[in-house]
Amino acid sequence: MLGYVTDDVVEPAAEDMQLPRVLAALADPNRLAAVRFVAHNGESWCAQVMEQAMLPMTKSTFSHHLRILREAGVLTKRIQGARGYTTLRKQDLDARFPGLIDSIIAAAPVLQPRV
Amino acid sequence: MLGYVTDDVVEPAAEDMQLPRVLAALADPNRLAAVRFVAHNGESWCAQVMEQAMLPMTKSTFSHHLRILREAGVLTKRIQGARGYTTLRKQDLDARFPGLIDSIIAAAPVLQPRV
DNA sequence: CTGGTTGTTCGATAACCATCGAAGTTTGAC
DNA sequence: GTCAAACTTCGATGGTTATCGAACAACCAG
Repeated sequence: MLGYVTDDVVEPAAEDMQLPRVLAALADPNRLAAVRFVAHNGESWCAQVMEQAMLPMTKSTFSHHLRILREAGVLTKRIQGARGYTTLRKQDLDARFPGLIDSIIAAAPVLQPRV
Repeated sequence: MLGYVTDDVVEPAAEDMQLPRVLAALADPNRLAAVRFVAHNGESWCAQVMEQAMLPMTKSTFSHHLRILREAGVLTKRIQGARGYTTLRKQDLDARFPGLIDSIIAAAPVLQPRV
């Protein structure tokens, strides 16, 4: 059986995405960095994003952020084995909010390694 | 003399605008409605925005929201007489975040009169 | 100068949010 | 079966935010 039984996050259909919610999800610098990483590197698993994007937080906090991004419709998750792979819902975002995610990804600052 | 002496809001230059701050400013549904109104109707004074955009809040709360939008760089204010006229900083926003504000304005839902 | 219009500032309050550590669940490897 | 790896969930905590009413300041019209 796939998936954590307890993972009951609802990812909205493209037509049900709410702009304020999407903007709020992207307004956090750490979440923005995560989204940008996934946008550039394609499907990634959690630890990969956290480590390579150098997000300064614990796994539980990152899990929380991922949930917010999924509930807004920005990211989607696919479970394979013990890992959860995350992808940007680019097609759906483009359909619902044309040009939005491209302009945000383009405008996001280049990742700075955090020491 | 122009301006409220006590109004010490700092509106950032285009190059100093921060994406997360802009997104956070636009993530609030009421602020988004206000921005959308100004984007469509051009320079407007406060009471005009509040009434015609039918924002369900007091003047003091609206003043607070306007401050956040100005501090993010989304709006600018011009004082004339007793009134404060507000404008979208479209040129600066386009220069700093190409395509962003257009996609947000285009995606924002049509204003629904609140009863 | 006296009101009335226009908007800001100041507390105060309640709701929300990011963060952590600890404990739990699922999976894969041995 | 046992153990580690990979996340998630829970409860707590501290910081931020939206909101209001009251008081204030600048301006305009008599």
